[in-house]
This record gives sequence, C-alpha cells and structure tokens, in this order.
Amino acid sequence: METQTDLLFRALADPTRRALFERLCREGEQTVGALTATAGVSQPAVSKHLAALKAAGLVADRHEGRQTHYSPRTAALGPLADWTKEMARFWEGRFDALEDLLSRMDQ
Amino acid sequence: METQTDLLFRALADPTRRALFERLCREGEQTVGALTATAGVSQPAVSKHLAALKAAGLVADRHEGRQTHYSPRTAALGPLADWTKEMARFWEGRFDALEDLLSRMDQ
DNA sequence: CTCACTCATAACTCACCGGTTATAGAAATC
DNA sequence: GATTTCTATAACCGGTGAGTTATGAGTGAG
Repeated sequence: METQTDLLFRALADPTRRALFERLCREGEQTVGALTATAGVSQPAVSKHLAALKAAGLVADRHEGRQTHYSPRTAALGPLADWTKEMARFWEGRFDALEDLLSRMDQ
Repeated sequence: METQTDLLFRALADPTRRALFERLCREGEQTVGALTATAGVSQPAVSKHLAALKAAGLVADRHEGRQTHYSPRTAALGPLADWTKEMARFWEGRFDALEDLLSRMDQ
C-alpha cells in the first residue's frame, strides 16, 4: 500500500519537483506558465510535477479563467518535521550529535 | 550534478530504506544479518540500501570480524530539518497553517 | 463563430532503480 | 588447510518514473 508519508517523501525526492515547491514557498502563488518559464523542462513536465505535489498535499491549485494558480501548503510538511524529530529522539543520548540537531530545530 | 541534499532526500524516498534507517534509530546498532532477518528483502538488497544510506551520511559502518555493524547518524538529518523550517518560513504569514507546523517542531 | 492561448492528458521513449541469483572475499571454526 | 559464515559486489531483469511531442479541453478575444 501507498501511505501518505511515502507519497510525501517521494514527492520531495525529485530535484526538479523540489525546486518547484521551493519557488512557490519563496515567491508565493504562481501560474503554470510562470513556473514553466524558468523550470528548465517542458510545460507538460511541470504540470505532471505539480500533480505529484498536489497528490502529496504540498500544493493547492486555483482555477481562474484559463490559467491555474498553484500555491504552497506548508502544513503538509508537518509529518516530515514529526518524522525527523522522532528519529532524532529515538537515538537520544547515544553517542550522537543530537544536541546540535535539536538546537537547530528549536530555531 | 548530484548535491548532498539530493542524496539525502533520495535516500529517504524508498520505504524499505527508510524502514532500515528507522530500525537503526529505534533499536540502535545492528549487523547486516540482523537487519536482513526482518527486512523482507534479500541480504544483497539490504547491503545496497545500507550503502545508499551511508552515501547520504545517514549511517556509519563498523567492521568487527566478519560482520559489519551499522549505526544511525541523526546529525545527517540536520539539513532536512533546516530545509523544512526554511520552506515554512518563506511562506510565513500567508494564509497558511504555519503556526501549527512551527509549534510541532518546537517540540 | 473562429481563432488564439493556457493547461492537462495521452502516448511513447529511455534511463535508472530496486529486486533477484550467483559469486567473490574475508574471517572464524573445525 | 578445508569448510562454513558473513558481507559486498557483479550481472541481470522488470517496473517505474521523468522527460519528450502531440493533442484535447476549456476559456478569452476578435
């Protein structure tokens, strides 16, 4: 079976896809055309990546006339943050640089 | 080119590989044989996954006699935590459940 | 109505990746 | 030294996924 966590990790594994998500986080809502302009791949490729991000809950789409606007949904990063922290905790206190990691996460 | 961040995300994308890393985090250092026993895949498959995790800096190996012990290196999760937090920050204050995410990361 | 534009889907190709079995190499045991 | 055990590597296979071009569906403009 395909869990939601699997979907999330797989969505973020591809560099092109991750770059698209990063752009949305930095610059906010964008149309497919705007994203395609600087993505380095074809428009259909961008559409497919956006569909994958949407399936993982990482972006939302909004239709306006003939163009589609995509925006980031950082709430979807929650499970990722939880997982990271959980892994760090399990290994707590065992010859590892846990303190460094936690200090970075606590801002 | 293949950046270190790419390596990290790709290493964690595969469920079998992520499960191996999780086991190491939960139960601590393990031999290849012990990991193989409950991994659900063959020993060579486990060895290859461990090699991928090692390339990403997520595990360390220690040779003792004819067996190899693998242990987690949670410090490698640092960049992952940084990236997550950065993405959340960029989108700060824009119609999103940022507070929820940050509160979860702050323990 | 017609034409142009924006995006998504279809159909296809190609490379890579995760899995296997077979085997090599090193180390412990007999 | 011979044999068994443990792990890594080699060689191979099948599936998947990321890319392409072509096209369809929907919308705005003339």
